[in-house]
Amino acid sequence: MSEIESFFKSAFSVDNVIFGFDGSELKVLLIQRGAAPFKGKWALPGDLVYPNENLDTAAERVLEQLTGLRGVYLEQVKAFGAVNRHPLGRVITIAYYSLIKISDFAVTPASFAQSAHWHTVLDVGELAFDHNEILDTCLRRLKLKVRMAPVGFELLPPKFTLTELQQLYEAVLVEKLDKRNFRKKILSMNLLLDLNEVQEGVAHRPAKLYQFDRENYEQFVSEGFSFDL
Amino acid sequence: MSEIESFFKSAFSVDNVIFGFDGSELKVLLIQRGAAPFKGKWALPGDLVYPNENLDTAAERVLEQLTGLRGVYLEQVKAFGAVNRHPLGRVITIAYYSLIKISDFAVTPASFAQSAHWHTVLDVGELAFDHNEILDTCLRRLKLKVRMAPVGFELLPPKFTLTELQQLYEAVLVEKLDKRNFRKKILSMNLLLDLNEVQEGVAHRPAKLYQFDRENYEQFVSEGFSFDL
DNA sequence: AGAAATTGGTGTTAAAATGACAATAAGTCC
DNA sequence: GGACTTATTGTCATTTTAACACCAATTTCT
Repeated sequence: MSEIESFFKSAFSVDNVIFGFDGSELKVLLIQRGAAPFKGKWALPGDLVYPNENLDTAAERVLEQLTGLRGVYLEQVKAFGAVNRHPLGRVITIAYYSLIKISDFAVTPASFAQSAHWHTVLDVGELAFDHNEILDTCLRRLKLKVRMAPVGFELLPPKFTLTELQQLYEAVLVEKLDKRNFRKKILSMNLLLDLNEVQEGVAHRPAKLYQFDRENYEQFVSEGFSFDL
Repeated sequence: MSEIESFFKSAFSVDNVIFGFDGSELKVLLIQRGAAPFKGKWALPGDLVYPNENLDTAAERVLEQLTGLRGVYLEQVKAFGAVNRHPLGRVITIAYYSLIKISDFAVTPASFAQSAHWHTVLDVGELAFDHNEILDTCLRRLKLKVRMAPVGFELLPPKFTLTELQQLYEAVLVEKLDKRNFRKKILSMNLLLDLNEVQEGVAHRPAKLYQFDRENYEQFVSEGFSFDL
């Protein structure tokens, strides 16, 4: 390939690691590739960035086209640009991850979405391109982030129980947490609004429902508070 | 600009935030642009990425061409790709920061290096392109990193005193630290090798010299230790 | 030679955070 | 009503943090 040809074949894309939580496991939304290269392989949803499109916008677009969702948590992680990461030319990709409430997701009519499925993050098998590496990097980043900022709530429904919250943290951190200590710590932050409601339809003592108090959080942050779990 | 033209004009670059420490202030190495756009303005050293060049390699190249240094600490931070960040076309840039020992730096004969100078990070003025934003992002990242990993030593000479180390942390974190507590904590990690040497040529009681014990650090990490300051 | 000036080096303690640990409460199901 | 399942709650020992002040070693000045 001449240098000129290489240049013509260079492009940039975004890839989006879409995380979800099903109540017990951390999941990632993958699509099955319908075309070469890597036809039939599972891959992260992504697309080339349009010439007049910002990177964040492209990542939001990919997310919305696949899930129909807007305004969800989205964070850029890193660029991946190994020379041969894409078999058809020089493509560097900017990796993002987003956190969505798994119940909000419904397959859209978009053609490529037919093959979208949730996979357990710890068991995704071999993905297309360098997507295993991208996923690992995003996972590590999420583990850090979830301790430093209250982003875990993005993965839960608006109303949740303390046990659900703890299970989420355990799934993300891959680590068992002490129930009493966890509850003590999270409640002491005053970021949870007690809804004075309880679970319904469970075959045991129903748990109280809470809501993340974003207003309080922003207020506390402006007063110097920093989330730390 | 037609879509095709835009595509032809798209490219990617790396920009490198090169940090140094002069004993009291955190510095960044900037170059004065000799050509349009932003001629005469201070900017981060950077370059387009060659078609067959990895991103990390490009960042290392930029660093070496400017400073002559190889094998120094280098970390990718983020991609910046706002549509209009570059006045001549679509250029997304991958930001890196590197940590060098300021005494190792000597201006190389390379033409563009003539205008390279160290600037205090807190007082760089208005830079070319979106380089102020890039610098800010790298600074924030460095602040995080320096607490989570022993990268601060990369900015110090091989032999240093505890006071120098503390001043480095104070400069990076923009925060005064307690002398006794700092020394207690850092020494308790067993990462400093006491060289049994003292400073020379100072007009007061000379301080003991230490060295970062990388071997010990790697050993500890493999045993589950994680640096935390 | 002694005093002044400068920076180096050190320990205690009270308060806060962490981590380990188990019994009772509130529901459902049979 | 009894078995079952999950929810909820507090104590205590240990560790970590944060606040705080004086003597030591060296050079410089007179």
